[in-house]
This record gives sequence, C-alpha cells and structure tokens, in this order.
Amino acid sequence: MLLNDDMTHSLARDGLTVSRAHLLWELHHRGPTTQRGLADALDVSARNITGLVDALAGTGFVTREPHPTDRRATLVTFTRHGEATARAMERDQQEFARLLFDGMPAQRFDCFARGLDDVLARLREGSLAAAPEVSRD
Amino acid sequence: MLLNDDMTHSLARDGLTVSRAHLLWELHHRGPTTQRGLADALDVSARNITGLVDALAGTGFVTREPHPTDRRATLVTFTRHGEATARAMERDQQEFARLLFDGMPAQRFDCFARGLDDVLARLREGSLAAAPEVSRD
DNA sequence: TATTGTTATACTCTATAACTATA
DNA sequence: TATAGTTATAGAGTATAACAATA
Repeated sequence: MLLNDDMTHSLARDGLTVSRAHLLWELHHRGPTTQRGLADALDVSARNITGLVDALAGTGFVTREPHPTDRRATLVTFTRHGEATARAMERDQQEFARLLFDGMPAQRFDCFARGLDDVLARLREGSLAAAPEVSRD
Repeated sequence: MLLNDDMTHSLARDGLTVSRAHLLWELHHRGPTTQRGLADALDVSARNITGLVDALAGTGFVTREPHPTDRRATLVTFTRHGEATARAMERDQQEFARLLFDGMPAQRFDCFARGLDDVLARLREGSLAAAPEVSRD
C-alpha cells in the first residue's frame, strides 16, 4: 500500500495506525486469513500479528473466527465496519494515483513508466549482487 | 537519506538503526548541531532526540559538547568513528545512485527525470488541495 | 514431531507534560 | 518570559523464547 502524509493522517482519524492499515489492506486482498498467513504476508513475527489483531478486534475492524478444519488456527475476518474502511482505503489509493497521473500526456507517461521499469529492474538485480555495505574502519 | 533493505541491514551490522542513521546523516550535512536543531531538522520531539543522542553517544558515534555561547545548549558532535561511518554512508548512497542510473541512455534518463518532476509537483500541489481522506460510514 | 497462536520479556521509536538551568 | 534539554510516563511496533493445544 502506498501512503502519503495526508493518508496517514486520515488513518489516525479513523483510529488506525500504518501497521494496522497494512493488515487490513492484506485482508482486503486475500479474504479471511489465518494469523500465520498474515505474518508471512506482512513479513513480521506471529507475536506481532497477535498484537495487531488484538487492537483491530478491540476497535471493531475485525473478528477472530474459528478455522473450519484446523482447530489450532483462527481466521481473521472483517466486520462490516472493517470491510467498509478497507474499501474506502482502496478508493483513496485510486484517487491518489489519479492525482499523480491524470491528464499527463501519454508520451510523457510512457516515457516515465519505461524509465521507472528500468530503475526497478536495476534495483531488483543489484540488491542481491552488489549489496551496498557500510564500510567499517 | 534513501535506504534500501540491504543498506538497512548494513546499518544493523554497524550497531545502528534507521532513526539513528538519519541523525548521523543530518549531522554529517550540518556539522555540530544543537539537539534543538536536530529535533527541527528531523521533525521529531526534543525528547526523542535526547534518546537517540544517548544511544549514539553510548555506542561511540557522537559526543555532547558544550555550546560556546549558550550554556543551556549542547552541540552534538561526531567522534572519529561516527565521522567515518557517516562518510561510508555517503559513499553507499552514491553507489546506490550509480546502481540505479549508471549506463542509462541520456535520453531515457532525461525523460524519466521530467516525468518524475511532474509527479512530484502534482504530489506537492495536490497534497494540500485534495487531501485524500478515508471516507467514514 | 511440527505448527498455530499465546504469554513473557525486552528494546526502539515516538509523544506530551512537568521541571531545571539558562537566556 | 521564553528556550534547551532532561526526567517521568505512556503507547505502538517489533523481536525471540517458552508454552499449550492441535495436527
């Protein structure tokens, strides 16, 4: 999820933090998910997910439902309020994209997109091969 | 300061965190600075600076020196180790830029840069006028 | 045995408020 | 009175390790 400052402030007004919003975002795109699944998707510890889900459940965005076949697991699931909030986040995301690109001449956009692809490809390839490392002395 | 994952990991190996590295970065570009100056530059609270400087002083990156004319203030100042680390960070930054752009045809680079300028201008103008806001329900 | 999620513990970043020393 | 920095307190995100329930 791409966030600018205004979006971060909106989240705060909704009683959300960036980490909690990321969890909602993931849930919105995956549907009901185990905490293990969320931990892997967000690349954080299981313990961390416990805390985030505790907070989101306490403020009415999600509930913990029993997994239908695995009694160890819980399925984190949207409440109606959580679902509506996630849809609003998606709308804001699209509005943000429009703000950045609407009305940009097609030629400039294509050219920018190609340059960005290039940069991203370099980043992907270079990040493993030539890991920058702070030199020690 | 622009950081990729590899750079963040390097910082950790040096005993630094991202927040502490940002403080060093600022210090490297400003020279000895009061804690108040750092708080304003990094846009965090004075209390936060106290904690970061405590940590950086405890691990030998900086010292607190008396301000020559204002006895309330302290000047946060590099140790030799801190100075060397900041220089290494700057080298890594340049290496990162080379990774992203070296050997890119001038035409593609110019075009990308123009598109980026355009996007950044939209972001600056739009961020106040059309602040995206998560709709409530 | 391996996995899911919790409890226990700890560290870091962050903030506001009250306070001391100085300007 | 105002400012620089600290102490006091609190909350959020993050991690590892030990544990219980279940697979």
